[in-house]
Amino acid sequence: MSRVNIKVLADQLQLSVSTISKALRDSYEISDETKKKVLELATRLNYVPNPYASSLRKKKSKTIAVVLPEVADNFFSLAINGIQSVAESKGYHVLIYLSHEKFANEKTILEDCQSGRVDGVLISISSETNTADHINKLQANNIPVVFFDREQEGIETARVTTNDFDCGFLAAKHLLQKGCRKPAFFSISQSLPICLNREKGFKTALRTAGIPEQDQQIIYCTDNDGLYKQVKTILQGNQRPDGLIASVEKIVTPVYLASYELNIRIPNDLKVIAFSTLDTAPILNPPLTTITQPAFEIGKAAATLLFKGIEKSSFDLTRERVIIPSVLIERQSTM
Amino acid sequence: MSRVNIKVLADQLQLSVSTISKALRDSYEISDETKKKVLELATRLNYVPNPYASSLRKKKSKTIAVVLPEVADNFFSLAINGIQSVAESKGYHVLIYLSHEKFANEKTILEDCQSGRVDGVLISISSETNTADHINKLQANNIPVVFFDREQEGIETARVTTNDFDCGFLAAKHLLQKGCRKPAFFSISQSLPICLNREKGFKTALRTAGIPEQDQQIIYCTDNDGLYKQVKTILQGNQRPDGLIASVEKIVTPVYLASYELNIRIPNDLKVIAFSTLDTAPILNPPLTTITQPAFEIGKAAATLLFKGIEKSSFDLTRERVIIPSVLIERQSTM
DNA sequence: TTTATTTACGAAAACGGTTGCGAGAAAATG
DNA sequence: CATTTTCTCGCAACCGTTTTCGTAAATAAA
Repeated sequence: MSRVNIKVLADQLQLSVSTISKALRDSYEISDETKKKVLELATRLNYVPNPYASSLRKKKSKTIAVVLPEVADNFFSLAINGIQSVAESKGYHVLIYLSHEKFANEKTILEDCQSGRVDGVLISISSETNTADHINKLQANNIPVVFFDREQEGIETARVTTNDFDCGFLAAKHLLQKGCRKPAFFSISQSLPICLNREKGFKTALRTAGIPEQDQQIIYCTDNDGLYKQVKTILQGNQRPDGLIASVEKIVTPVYLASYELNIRIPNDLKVIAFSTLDTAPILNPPLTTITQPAFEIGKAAATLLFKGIEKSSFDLTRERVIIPSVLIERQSTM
Repeated sequence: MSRVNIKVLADQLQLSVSTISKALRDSYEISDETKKKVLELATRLNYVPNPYASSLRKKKSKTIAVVLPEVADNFFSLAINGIQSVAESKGYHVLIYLSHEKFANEKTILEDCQSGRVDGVLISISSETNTADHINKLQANNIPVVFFDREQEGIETARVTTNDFDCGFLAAKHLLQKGCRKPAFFSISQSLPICLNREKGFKTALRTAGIPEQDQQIIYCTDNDGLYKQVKTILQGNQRPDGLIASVEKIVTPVYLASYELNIRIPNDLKVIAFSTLDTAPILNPPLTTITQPAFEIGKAAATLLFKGIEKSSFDLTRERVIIPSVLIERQSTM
């Protein structure tokens, strides 16, 4: 820890600590001459103010927390970039927490966030989470919370998402247009609104198109480790779909691999479309049709909103809803 | 910020703040009876201790900083996971900083780290960085620093890397074995040891094999945005290589796309091998031969080392060198 | 019973800044 | 020259927790 603090500067310059403090903060109470001397010594001694002392007094931490289910997914990497870019410009620091898709972890993390460690929280909830108490408690403690991507219903706060329902609908419609009659939706959660909305869009499109109920498969891939096996089982079953929507990125590789293994030709036997921000999508075999989410922008918008909530408490986050649309990029996996 | 602090508990229980503090920390000075009362009230009032007050007093922040060039790269996502996993188990918090490959940013970030905000720093330096003063200053301030992946020479501290030279050598040898006679090495920096070492391995292999000097191309892709254009220019030039090593992941997509565009067949006309942790490598067109770095393990090892340095100052980091080998996974891009 | 020891707690000083207020000196005003 | 105003600065309290030290009461030992 840095040895040189305000007191050292004060002693060396024969001034009081308060004068130093004010000089450093460029207060009108201090003469230009003294300010110059203080600044000079400060830089010469390499003085760096202790942020925690300041936080304690000002009751502001200049820090936010970002709570994610995991960071392996490309989406969250990009989102972090977006968040970081606005935090940086505002002079805020970013703490990263991982829930590993576990509700218990998420709860512990958010409890800690009530300590004054952070001024606000950006969260994308775990796939296990289906209650809201732990988040409401934060709000009750006056810590602004903004959801991004994965939200939670029944909580009154800002959320930044993409147009999930529309995209689910669009994806399904796309498959239907390409000739699919037995499309399946691969989800990772039965409670995440992000999945449910995409699923609803999917179902709506199929119903509209008159696809019979038994041909509308929804597959829940909840076992992260056994993903490949599960996918393979589905694809070799007698209910094999002729089109497939991957609700999240990580489903893509298992699907492709299983298809190779089973000699299922994409797109001839199986058309694949995925919610994904993979930049390798165009060089996959075959190139993958994606619903590309604006991950960076979602992160950025969420952070921007959070800072509004932090910086003026009069700003009401509860009704804020930002929806940044995704785009469908057609490639050969659905041709 | 949480309204309920130790003083509130003290008042409600008619005890002194010191008693409360000790009770919460399970001090032997406090009777079991009082401890129970304190604990009970604390949980009932949802008391969460202010970490900054504690940091101030104890001169420990229980926080580390992770400084990265960027997080879009899959390698760093995985590394973050590794770091987080050990930080979590140690009860530490993780601040993420991005240098965006700029030296100036990196310097600013490290200056802030001298404030007492963090107890230690994990850093993978920017591609611009070629001096060490800003890092040495940290060390001088008693903040342990551990490099991971991208290190910097001339600094006496721990570093966790993969066997870069060997891998460069291995990659080149692999290309040669597959029949290449004009292999190129695509780098992103002329100063990063990580790139230089891979480059040296590459050169050594070529020299050993008797490849003439003029057929040993080293290409520096320093312009992040113009990457595709640059790659394309190289590939359509009359010096076109017949084999290619991508020193980092992000070079892969431009190379594949440019090859498609120019009707260069991989692997027939151009064999490609990449340093990469992409999990889509096996489903690319064609499947990509990779030198797969143990990103998670590198992050984990680096963090473990850092905590050793933090937790006992007697532990000498300066001589620590951990090298976790990468593995070559052969796929069709070099067949 | 006296003395020594243990037990259980409180007072107060830190940690490193910030900030309201008071005050002396200099400058402006009458 | 007296008075008011402005300019600079210092004092001291404060943020919430930790930790050293002191001490009264209870218990044990002599």
